Parts: sequence; structure tokens; C-alpha cells
Amino acid sequence: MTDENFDVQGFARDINVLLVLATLRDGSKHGYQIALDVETESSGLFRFRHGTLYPILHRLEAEGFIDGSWSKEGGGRRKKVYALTAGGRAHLEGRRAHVGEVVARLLRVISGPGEAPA
Amino acid sequence: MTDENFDVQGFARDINVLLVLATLRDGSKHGYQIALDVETESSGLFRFRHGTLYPILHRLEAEGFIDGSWSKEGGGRRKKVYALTAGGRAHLEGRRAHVGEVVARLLRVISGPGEAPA
DNA sequence: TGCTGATATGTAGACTGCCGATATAAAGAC
DNA sequence: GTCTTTATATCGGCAGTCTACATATCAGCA
Repeated sequence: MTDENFDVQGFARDINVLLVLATLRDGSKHGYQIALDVETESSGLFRFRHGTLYPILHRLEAEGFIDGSWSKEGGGRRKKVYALTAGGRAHLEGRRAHVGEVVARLLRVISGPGEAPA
Repeated sequence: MTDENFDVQGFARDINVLLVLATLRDGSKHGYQIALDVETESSGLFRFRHGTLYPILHRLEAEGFIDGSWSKEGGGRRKKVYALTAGGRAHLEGRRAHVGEVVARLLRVISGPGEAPA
């Protein structure tokens, strides 16, 4: 059913959050890598500006959905590697289902009289 | 193809615009009626606050996508009735296709390894 | 007749969140 | 030695929604 009330702002925010969490599903990554992977996996459609991505990562970490830790291997360039937490995984699945539902309903409402979207 | 670059803000904005334009497809309506119809057609999921709707209508009218005219029939309560223009209809179809494409790609990227969305 | 609630439109200010610019810093190329 | 790429971070501007306020008509009810 997914009877949460819809919020346009939160919906747009969810998109970015889902992209981040989804790429972290196949392994821990640092921010810069997440941006590259999202762009690759979406064939260049979705791309993060770092002024957008890093604040999202900080927020997700504060909310407990991802777990960040500085890797100082080799003493070289600093990287903050993020891993999906159990809560983050649950959030990902929940939001994904919600977004899917909202999207299905949206397409139904805005679809023309002739066509019926699956 | 739809190889426009994706923009999160514009996407959220598009949703509201599409909801308005889509309800106007089955006849001219005034703002308040649009809000009611969107809520009804989406089974209460999407709903406009008037502080959101009216600015959108003004903008759409300024952009030439809808055509507003005051109806003073009966001398009673004033209503501004909006009709879809040819440009508005074209915009609706174009944005709808674009949103559909973006949504399909989004669902593909954020879908789990096990499931393949149609 | 006065009260309330639904209809109907509009604006102003607060709030939120993305985007572009700027800053810092190390690694590798040339 | 300098330039580009990798890597993270923050700040100001801007766009757009939301809450609240403002205005006005009409129907129902007591």
C-alpha cells in the first residue's frame, strides 16, 4: 500500500539518497568513487557534483545509514570509506519500495487516455 | 534516447507541472478544481497546497503552456479557468516521455541484484 | 442576522536543499 | 617545477515548496 503522504521535496531528496545507498550495496566505497560509479551505472544520466554528494554522505552518516572511516593505508591520499549499515540497508529497501509505488502511481495519473503503463 | 542531462530540482518541479497539465487534458479547469482532481485521481497521494499550486499556474501561464481567463458568469465567485495550449500539450507529452525514461533508468540502477524491473 | 465552513485566489516569509565556486592537499605525469 | 587528477570539505546564491496570512463569495444553520 505504502500509505505515506507524498512530499515532492523529500522525493527528490530520496533519489539522491537511493543512488548513494544502492551503489554501496556492492561493497564499501569512498565518496569520489561513489560519484564515479553512479555516473557509470546510469550511463552518464545521474551524476553528483561534489558540493551535493559530500553533504549527503555526512547526513547519511549522522542518520546511521552509512558508516564512515578514514583509510590511511600507505600514508597517502586520505579517503573516507563508507559502508552500508543494517539500518541503511533497511532504509534502502524501504525507500526503494516507496519510490517504486509513487512512481507507478504518478505514471498512471499522468499517462494519456490511450496508453496504460505496466 | 532522451539524452537530456538529469537535474534533481527540475525533476521535482516536473512532477508538479505534469500533474497540473495532465488534469487539464480532460478539459479546462480553475485552480481549485485542479487541486481537487489531482488528489482524487491519485487516490489522495498527490495533493497541492494552494501556496504551491497558484505560483505554478502563474508560471505556466507566463510560459505559455496554459491559457487563463476569468469567468464572471453569474457575477458570483471569481474563478480563473485554465486551458491547455498547443505548446502546453506538446510540453506535457515531451516531459512525460522524459520523466518516464528517467524513472525507468533510476529503477534499473537502484534495483537489487536479484530483481529485474520491467 | 450572524456564525461557520467550504469555495476560490493570492502573497509573504521561513525553510530546505542543490549547485557553483572556492579551498586544501597529495599523487602522478611531463 | 608545474599541471592534471584524485579526494574531501564548506559557503553563498538560488529555486521552489510550505505555512500562514489576507481577501471575498456563497450555502447551511440556528
